[in-house]
Amino acid sequence: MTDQDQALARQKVKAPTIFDVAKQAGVSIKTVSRVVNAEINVRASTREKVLAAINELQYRPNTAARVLSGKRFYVIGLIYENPNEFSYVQKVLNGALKACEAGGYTLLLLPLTLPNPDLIQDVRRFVSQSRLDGVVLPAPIGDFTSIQRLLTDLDIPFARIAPRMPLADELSIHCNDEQASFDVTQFLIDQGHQQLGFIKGDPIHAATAHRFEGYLRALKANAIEYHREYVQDGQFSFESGRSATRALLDLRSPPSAIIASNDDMAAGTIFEARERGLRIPEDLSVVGFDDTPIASRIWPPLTTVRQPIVEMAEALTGLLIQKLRGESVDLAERAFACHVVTRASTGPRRVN
Amino acid sequence: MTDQDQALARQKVKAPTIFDVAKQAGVSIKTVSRVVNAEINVRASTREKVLAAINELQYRPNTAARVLSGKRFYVIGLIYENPNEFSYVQKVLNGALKACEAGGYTLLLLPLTLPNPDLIQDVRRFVSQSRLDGVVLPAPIGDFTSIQRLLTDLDIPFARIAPRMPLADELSIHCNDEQASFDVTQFLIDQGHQQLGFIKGDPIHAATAHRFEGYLRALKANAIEYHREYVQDGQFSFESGRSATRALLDLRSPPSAIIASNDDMAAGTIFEARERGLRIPEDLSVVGFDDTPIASRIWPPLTTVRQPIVEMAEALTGLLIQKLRGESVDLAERAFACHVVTRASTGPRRVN
DNA sequence: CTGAAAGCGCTTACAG
DNA sequence: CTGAAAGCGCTTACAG
Repeated sequence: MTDQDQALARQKVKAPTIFDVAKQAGVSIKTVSRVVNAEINVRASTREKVLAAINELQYRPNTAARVLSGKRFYVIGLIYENPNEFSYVQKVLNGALKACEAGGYTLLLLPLTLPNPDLIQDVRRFVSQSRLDGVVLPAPIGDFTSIQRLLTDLDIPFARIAPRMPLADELSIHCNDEQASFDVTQFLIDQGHQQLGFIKGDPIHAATAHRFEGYLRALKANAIEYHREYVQDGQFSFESGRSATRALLDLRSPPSAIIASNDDMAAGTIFEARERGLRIPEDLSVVGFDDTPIASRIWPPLTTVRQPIVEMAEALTGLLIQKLRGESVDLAERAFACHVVTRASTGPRRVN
Repeated sequence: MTDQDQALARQKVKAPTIFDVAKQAGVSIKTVSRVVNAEINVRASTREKVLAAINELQYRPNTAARVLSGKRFYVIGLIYENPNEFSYVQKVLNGALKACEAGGYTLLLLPLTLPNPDLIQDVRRFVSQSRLDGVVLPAPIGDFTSIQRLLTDLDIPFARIAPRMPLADELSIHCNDEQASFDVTQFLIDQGHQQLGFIKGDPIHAATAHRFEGYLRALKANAIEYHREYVQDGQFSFESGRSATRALLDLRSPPSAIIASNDDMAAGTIFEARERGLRIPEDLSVVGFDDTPIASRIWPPLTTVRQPIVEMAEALTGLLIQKLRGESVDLAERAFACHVVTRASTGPRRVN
């Protein structure tokens, strides 16, 4: 064992307490508490003495004691839909975890399977049993008004990722889906495509409407007529992508490019095209959204739109922590930029 | 608000304590404590009175108070590699979460990016700052002897999923990879394949050796000669699957079927085969392992081997909790069964 | 089988 | 700007 190991082994026997720090610094425990909690009424020289003692003793406040005596739990909950395709949640999780670590909070998870008839009861049990200070709600969980109401009633602040209907004074974050969809549609148009199929996502997600709007705007900007039959509903699932593609390819005049509102559906599009012996991109260009792992593993690799989800979740969780600490939070719109990742599933329109 | 909502709102103001329960049941708080902690020295009739009071008041012990006064933290850590392809970890997470919820424990996460020069320091900080009682270590994290040593030094019990070298008296769990690999190889042989390529995984994983052994056993059982050049090294990544496949397909007499040691590498095999214009399964049969989401989304869908990872992680975490409670734990070998999932990426050997 | 007392390590509420 | 006291809700160690 190194010296540090031994020090830690000792620490396991008896970790330094606020009393040890107070003695070392020659102040009362209350003053140490003030420094630890970054309160303002401490003389600079006192603060420095205390910080030096904390550093020397490697003091870390005992969370259990803080929780027991105070009004905070230092716990944030992450409530998410637990889908088969997990990469979105994984990124949210990574971002939230980073922010919690930085802010001295613990992150607790509640995976939910939808539809769930006991949704509210499950959330309520989680929130009260886990004694949460605040909750992060990624889409689409944040769009359930029943959950919003429950948390409001329990007086538990929440922060939402990509909510469909922003609330007043709410902590939320999103990325510019509409612009990204415009960009990717324009990209296809620039390659000569005029017959552009579009597969919508699950309407519960805000992104579904925004991505569709970007598509419409790009058509308009290029004076391409909108054809109702080129637009199919989907639910963001692989299977819904397949069946939507089936409908599009069965048209008398099928599209030469299909924009699927996420990668999973785009994988369904490619799957269905292959079943029909179509070549991609020679016979059909395909794009997705989200740049999930499958996008770069499928053949041909998928042109898609990447969102900085990790950064978004980290920023949002950081804001929530600020709010929980009673610090002022800048509620200005926080929109992150998405961008198109060009791969081999798209190509110039084949001229017959 | 329903009555239950209102009850909860009140509870937020003032949750019942052990004193409330004691008064209601007409016993001391120590007796309530005994019942809550399932200690044995309580008369049955007393226990029932207490349980009735607990139930009536909806009493839940305050974890912070338990932690502060006791020696346990009621926290289990999950330390995992945070890869791009997350489905394995997702399943481990789901299983561990279930077991923790059932056992009244909280699950805390430490995602690790490998290779990590500060590995031990990161783990140490996590373990001591989060005040963990025990740790679950999925492969390959559980195979780092430095981590095992650290946890042993700190006297923190751990439980491992699919360890390479089982330790004496250790809590671990695995599935029968060797048999599954034998089965899937036999399946290909039954379809007429005699030239069987094999792509190994990352040697740090126990599964890598087991899967290779199953392949070898199947060759032997069918009197097929082992060709060294049909076996390529991989690291479980998509890219390593591609380059291994490149090597296999460049052989003068390339295999008619390729067994990749996981789905991600199998996706690389399909990718590379497509780049060369090969048809699957007509020109090349491909199988993977793990039945990750990509297996059913790729075209053609992948024949693969499914492991019950959620159940494995749940069982293992449950055992760890038993151990932490001081209950006796049955250390008998726990091997879960895998099984082959047949899809369209495999077919009869084409007769030239 | 049951209980009275001490104490875990902090924050709160109050005083100065 | 600083501190003394009370108390959060349990478990431990001890007694009977």
